[in-house]
Amino acid sequence: MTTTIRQVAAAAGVSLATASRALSGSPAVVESTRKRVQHAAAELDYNPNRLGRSLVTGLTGNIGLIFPDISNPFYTQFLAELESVVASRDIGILIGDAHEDSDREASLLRQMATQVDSLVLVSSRMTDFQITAAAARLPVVLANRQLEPGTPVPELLSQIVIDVDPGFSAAIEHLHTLGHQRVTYLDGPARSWSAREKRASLSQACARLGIDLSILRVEKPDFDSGRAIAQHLDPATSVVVAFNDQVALGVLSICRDRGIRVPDHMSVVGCDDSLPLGLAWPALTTIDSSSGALGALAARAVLDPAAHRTGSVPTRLIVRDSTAVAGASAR
Amino acid sequence: MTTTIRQVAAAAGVSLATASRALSGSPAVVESTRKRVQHAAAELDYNPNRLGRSLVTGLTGNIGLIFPDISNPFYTQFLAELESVVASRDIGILIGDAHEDSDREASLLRQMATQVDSLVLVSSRMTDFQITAAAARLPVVLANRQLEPGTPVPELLSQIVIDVDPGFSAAIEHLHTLGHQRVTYLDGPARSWSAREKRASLSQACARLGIDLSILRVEKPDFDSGRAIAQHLDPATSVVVAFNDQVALGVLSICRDRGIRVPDHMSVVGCDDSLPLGLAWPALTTIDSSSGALGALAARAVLDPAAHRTGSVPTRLIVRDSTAVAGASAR
DNA sequence: ATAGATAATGAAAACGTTTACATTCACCCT
DNA sequence: AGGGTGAATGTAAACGTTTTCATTATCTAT
Repeated sequence: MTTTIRQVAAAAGVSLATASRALSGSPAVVESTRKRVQHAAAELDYNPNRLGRSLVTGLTGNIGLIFPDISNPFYTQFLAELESVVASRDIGILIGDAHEDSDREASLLRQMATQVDSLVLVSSRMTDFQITAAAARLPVVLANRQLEPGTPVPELLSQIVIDVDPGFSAAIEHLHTLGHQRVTYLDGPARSWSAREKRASLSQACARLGIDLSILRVEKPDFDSGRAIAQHLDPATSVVVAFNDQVALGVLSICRDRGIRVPDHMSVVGCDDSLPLGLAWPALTTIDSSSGALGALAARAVLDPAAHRTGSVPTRLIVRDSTAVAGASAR
Repeated sequence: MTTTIRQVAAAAGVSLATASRALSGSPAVVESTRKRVQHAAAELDYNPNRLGRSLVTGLTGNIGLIFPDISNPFYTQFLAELESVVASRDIGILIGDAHEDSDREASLLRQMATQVDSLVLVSSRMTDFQITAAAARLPVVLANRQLEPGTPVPELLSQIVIDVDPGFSAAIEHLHTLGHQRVTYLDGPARSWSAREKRASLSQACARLGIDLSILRVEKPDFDSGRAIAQHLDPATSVVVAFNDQVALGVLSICRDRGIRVPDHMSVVGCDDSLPLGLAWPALTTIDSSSGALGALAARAVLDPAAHRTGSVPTRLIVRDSTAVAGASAR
């Protein structure tokens, strides 16, 4: 059925070994026989079986990516950008969706372990212990997550993070300048490292400026959850900062339904700039934390782990039309 | 380093073969030894090497997906939905981005061929010949694409398509009812089967109602291309129907820049309903062709090819605020 | 008691490669 | 001339499994 290198060798009248050498470009084979083998291979439409090769070389030519939720544009952008960096080498990409479940994540990891050369864990929900254990077996790039400070970092582990501080500080300063005194933050998943980072950065900034911060949690940070939580929001709320843009858009959508005018009655700030938000109504003010850039950095860490043990992408505030001065409705 | 079944066998004091049988649940092993082997396996943290297994069984437990462009939300939604259907079985997913290039697509196919059990080609740009050749080697699900009528369909080929007709007819009727006489269509990639389908459906509907149709082509159907082409649009254009939502949003964005009011000066219709378009400004009228449903159908075809040789998802018009009566600006 | 069936296990082949080692052969140098 | 060198190729082992076939042990029926 499918042709093997054995058949190619037979057709070219050489041994298995010579055929292999000829096709893999070993210099130890004379040009005439190489030609002969290549011709036979082309003739028989031979494609090397990657499984057989991997088994003996120990290299698969694949990398694995594990996400908490592929349907989230934040991750698909990450994926797209990583792919385009990696595309030139012909590297296979295995993906897994953990559905926000650390057990499922661990099981995907086990499944992938034997068929990839390295692994990218994006916003992993696993414990530091599980992660370092994985990094003991194969190179791991940890994206949008960091080990607890003080944890010994395995040789084979790279850490790529988003520096949320500049963006979130700027956002709070922006709101402060507009005269707001209270901010409601719609926090992300409990087990998410980046949610903790954002929360920490936010409370620090609020403390600095004397702003009153109250926190609500959204377990799955998507559009529908944003709508759900917005429905129970105190009508007096004047500022909502959301874990990501989907949640912010959910809030916007409820506001529209209820006739709460944004930004006059309520200011809304998103995070990520992951969609064509300039076209939202109103255009959404957001904290840009390019998941694409994160993906590109992760890709480089995969290709050359030694050179990219750590990396960080910056954030910045993008002011659009969903934020305005406090009490604008009174005007 | 990593433990093999051989070590498990040794630890349990049984042969290689018995260990394998015990772990794979063969009934030909007595319960006491099975326990012993399982215990040893757990003790040594044994994970079967999928490569070794695949080589002998001929089954990999993986499926492959090839897209023209993963950064397009249409495809990421397809992917997410397919993943969630397939998730319960533990099936690995290999993805490849052809970047709209049929050569690259063919090379991805070659790369994947030996490490997947079946292949999903989404909006394939390859020739019928290439596709049927692939289907001769392994089961193929063709999504958003159909072989030319008359081409013999290989045993192992399933075809899942979008029935664009109802949606596009409704859109044109809608525009007709609003009094429009001319429509500009921003067509998709030249090699795209679905672009051809949409174009055909559109011209048919226009012919039926006596509407004048002019067609412009966008090679990469994304937001930026939408902006680019909208810049050269005749200012007198009153209706734009776009190949997909991204292009439509690009048009909207240019309209906003230039002060062309939508829908008063110009009506805009998107296609796919792939984003939270209800929040766009103005909310975009679109032809819903759920890529998610397409992905779910493709998933079913992958899991049971015999039962799902063909499939089709319907389309429908969703009227929002980006379409209005002709000459509304005059009012 | 013995033949024959049946149940449990072991030995070895097989999957498709790559690669360490062995072999052949021509050539060069003294 | 003969030993040594090096280049080209071949032989066989190895990667980690599953599975066929052979072997042993146990039980049943005569």
